[in-house]
Amino acid sequence: MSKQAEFAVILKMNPMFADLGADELQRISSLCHTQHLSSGEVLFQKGDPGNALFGVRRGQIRIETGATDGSRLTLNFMGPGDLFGEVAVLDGQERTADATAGEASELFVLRREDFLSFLEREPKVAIRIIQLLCQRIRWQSERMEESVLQPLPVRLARRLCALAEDFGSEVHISQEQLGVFVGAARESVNRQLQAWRKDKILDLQRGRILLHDLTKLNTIARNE
Amino acid sequence: MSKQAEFAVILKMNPMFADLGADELQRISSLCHTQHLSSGEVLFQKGDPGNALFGVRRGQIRIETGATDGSRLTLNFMGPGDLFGEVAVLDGQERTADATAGEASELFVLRREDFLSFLEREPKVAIRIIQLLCQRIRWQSERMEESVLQPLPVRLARRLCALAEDFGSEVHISQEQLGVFVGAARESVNRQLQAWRKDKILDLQRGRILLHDLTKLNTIARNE
DNA sequence: GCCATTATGTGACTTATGACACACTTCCGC
DNA sequence: GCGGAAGTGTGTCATAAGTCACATAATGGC
Repeated sequence: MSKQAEFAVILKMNPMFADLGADELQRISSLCHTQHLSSGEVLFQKGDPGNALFGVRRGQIRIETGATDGSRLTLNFMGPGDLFGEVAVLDGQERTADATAGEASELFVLRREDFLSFLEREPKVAIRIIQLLCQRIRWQSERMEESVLQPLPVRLARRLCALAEDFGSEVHISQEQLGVFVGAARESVNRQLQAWRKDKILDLQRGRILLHDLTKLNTIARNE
Repeated sequence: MSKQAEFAVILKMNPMFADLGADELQRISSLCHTQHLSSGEVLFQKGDPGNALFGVRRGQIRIETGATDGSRLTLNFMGPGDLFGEVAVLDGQERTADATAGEASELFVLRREDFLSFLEREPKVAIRIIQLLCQRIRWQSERMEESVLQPLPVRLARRLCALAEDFGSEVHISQEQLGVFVGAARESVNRQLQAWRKDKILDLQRGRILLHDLTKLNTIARNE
């Protein structure tokens, strides 16, 4: 499979591009480049202009942010097949976090200027993108309003299910970071996780959570 | 002032269109129509296709949703100069609430089909719109994450300040509805409002809140 | 291995807010 | 004006979750 075709597949897997036709995807993919990073190399930093979208071909990219006290907080890991910077490539705003290679990595790069001039030549795709962004706005506001007022167990279950989509049943995250994600104190997170451990829904290890019963977790997340 | 110019001013006041140039605004405005509604007339209902954007020229439109128990809940009042349906005009999704005229009204109407074909002819404006949508996505996610985990007084103060922008210092809303807005129990809303009344920040009447000290309310809203 | 560091587990206490109950007031239709 | 409905004010209680304090356990550098 050619690089372009590989990139098209990655785009297709992202909700933002999922509804585009094969033809449109192919033309977008033809704009892409690749970039190699060695382990520890910085891809971009907070405040840099958002001048590209990236897809991970191999390796791992850590998305992290410097806390005020100097410690670093990992927000996300991007592995092969993951896409990030979809919004930045469109609006060119500053990056809101840092990205560094956790290991030697190869990335697909879609540059903002290339993508925008493509959209200018293809207004129908631009309108498609507009509709996708609108969906996202609607989806976001629904989710937020609905999700935020939920009790902690629900928020926690939702976050774990989301993480499971990226990592499978072994989620690699500290309870502290999980707390930041769901907007709760570490201790509260711990207590809830303990309760679930007693129910055999999951197991806990230092820096790791093993999800045994995603079905049950999903039920809690739905809060029916 | 011509109708078109009037509509351009309304668009300009909306963050979604605020950054567009006078030239672009004028061309968009030339697509608009007007529509008259008598008091109580229905503009659209939940589930209708979102086929237009509306600007209020005169009168009042009530945005409301039917609760499960049959009672109606007013989500918002749109007065002269207000714009609604900005997202619907772009993505055409179903309306998520009902809109009825609270009094005899005249509206500016920008039809979806007209706007889309305009964007197709003017890809630069389409890209502009894409960027504005991206801003909105960023803004939304920042706001939400940040706002929702705030304590009730902060959420309440924020909502009151926002309402003050629409209504001035006399906000016409029941404490029950205010509770729905900020995701809190009516009683909790009442107790907080009582406290502020004692501090002379506001005064309470049946179905009405008189804001005396917006400065103080803003300080609370900022939660510094 | 040893120590410093970081992550986790848990108890005790406090606080914000929701839930329920009920009194009182204002409004509106007849 | 009467009566019911809707809105408001307040007390009491239960509970979820934050904070503080400290113990314990794993990890990594030397």
